[in-house]
Amino acid sequence: MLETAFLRNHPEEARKRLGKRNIDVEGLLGKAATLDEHRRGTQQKLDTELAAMNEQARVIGELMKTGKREEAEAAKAKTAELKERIARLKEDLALAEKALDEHLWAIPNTPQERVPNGKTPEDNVTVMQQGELPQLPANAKPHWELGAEYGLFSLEDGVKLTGAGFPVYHGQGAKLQRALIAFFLERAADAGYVEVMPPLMVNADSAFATGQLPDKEGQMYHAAADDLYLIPTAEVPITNLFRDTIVDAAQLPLKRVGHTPCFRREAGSYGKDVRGLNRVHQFDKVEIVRIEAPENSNTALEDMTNHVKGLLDALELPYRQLLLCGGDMGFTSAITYDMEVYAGAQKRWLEVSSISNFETYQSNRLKLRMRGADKKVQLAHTLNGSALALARIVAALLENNQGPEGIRIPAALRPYTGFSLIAKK
RNA sequence: GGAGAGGUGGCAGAGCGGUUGAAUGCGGCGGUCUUGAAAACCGCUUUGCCCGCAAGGGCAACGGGGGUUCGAAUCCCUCCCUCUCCGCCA
Repeated sequence: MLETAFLRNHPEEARKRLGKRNIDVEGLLGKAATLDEHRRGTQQKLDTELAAMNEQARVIGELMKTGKREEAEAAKAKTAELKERIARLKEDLALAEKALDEHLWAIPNTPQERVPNGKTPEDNVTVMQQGELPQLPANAKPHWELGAEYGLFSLEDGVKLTGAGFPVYHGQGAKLQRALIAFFLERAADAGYVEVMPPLMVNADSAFATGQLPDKEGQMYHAAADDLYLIPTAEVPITNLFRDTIVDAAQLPLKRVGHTPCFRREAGSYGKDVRGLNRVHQFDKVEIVRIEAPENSNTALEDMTNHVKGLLDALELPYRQLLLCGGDMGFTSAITYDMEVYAGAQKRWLEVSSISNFETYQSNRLKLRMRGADKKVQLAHTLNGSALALARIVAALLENNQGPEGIRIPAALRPYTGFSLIAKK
């Protein structure tokens, strides 16, 4: 969430930056200012009363010690009224804090200056595009047909086991998954990311700190008996590793990578966007996370983006980089690049990575701070990006590399798959 | 799942109703000494919020929450977690 100090001290900047989003900026900021003022006022009153009470207790303590029982009892009698006022103010403060926090949670992160204005995906800016779009014959098959034909994965099997949107991978299809994961992890390790294998379920505190709660509650699977959430991305457990910590600035950046399955309810989505592996409830993803000093976070964002481009180059997939507009950006992000690959048979772009700088929006909830050379403590910046999301990569690989003899595996992946072709049966 | 023990500052470890945000040791930072280093000695060493230009001041926090009391790290309730033993088990 946004920092009250920032809203208080830089209202113009907050207004300007939030203006890129499709929201009622004036209403949200006005209310935030009112609630903040009320909270501070209430705390001031409470603190004053508490100071008076502490003084009384000190005096009574002295009297008791020196054996002046009578005077002590008299002093005690006078504290009743104070006590009552304090109790009332405490309630007021709790309510004021709750109201302010809940309101703050409802305000999204402030987009950076360079984020384009806009409301829909049409307003996103294509930063660059790389690779030739494949010229496939007219009878080229979409990946779901290829998956069935070559026995690589089955959505039907998943329906039997679980429900719609839970693919089961078979044979070379399963091995291709494993190869991609290993390849991505290896490349991340080479780039200095330390591998993490986290739990796939997190508690509410974790889900809250990275911003999945309260606003995306319905998007996560929830194990009610234990009140745990299946992670929608490794971002959640990995970033939460640093919750409630103060890191030494000299140790930054902290670079982590993790592979996990990701679980998403995707409530309300249907239609042709969800055919095959385009949108499923469980998919594998390798995620990179960085904790950075504020002055370095934007450089880190570019570095992460270049890392992802390197992966896509190696996979020989045509891709493009989008700079998301204010209206299409995630709630918690200050700037986001989406990477999309072209799936030749579907003739459409599929999002395979989303790379974001959250600045202090997450770290404020995480209480993730850094101590600089000057000993001062301040919030660190968090970033993360997919590197990469599997199911859609597989979709594009299958479609683009289909040929008369089968499906060709890009050279970079062959050491991991152990085969260079998924041959026709 | 059952029984017992316990959760205090970066770590170890006191405190068990009255200037205790917290003894002591280690670690860390600064200084004296030294050609340099070590040792020794001296000082400093949590975080959040609020008021203030600042200096400074106030409030809160001893696993979380609630209660008793003029006053709680210290007493009571409750939840969570850790450890030991038993049971179960990939």
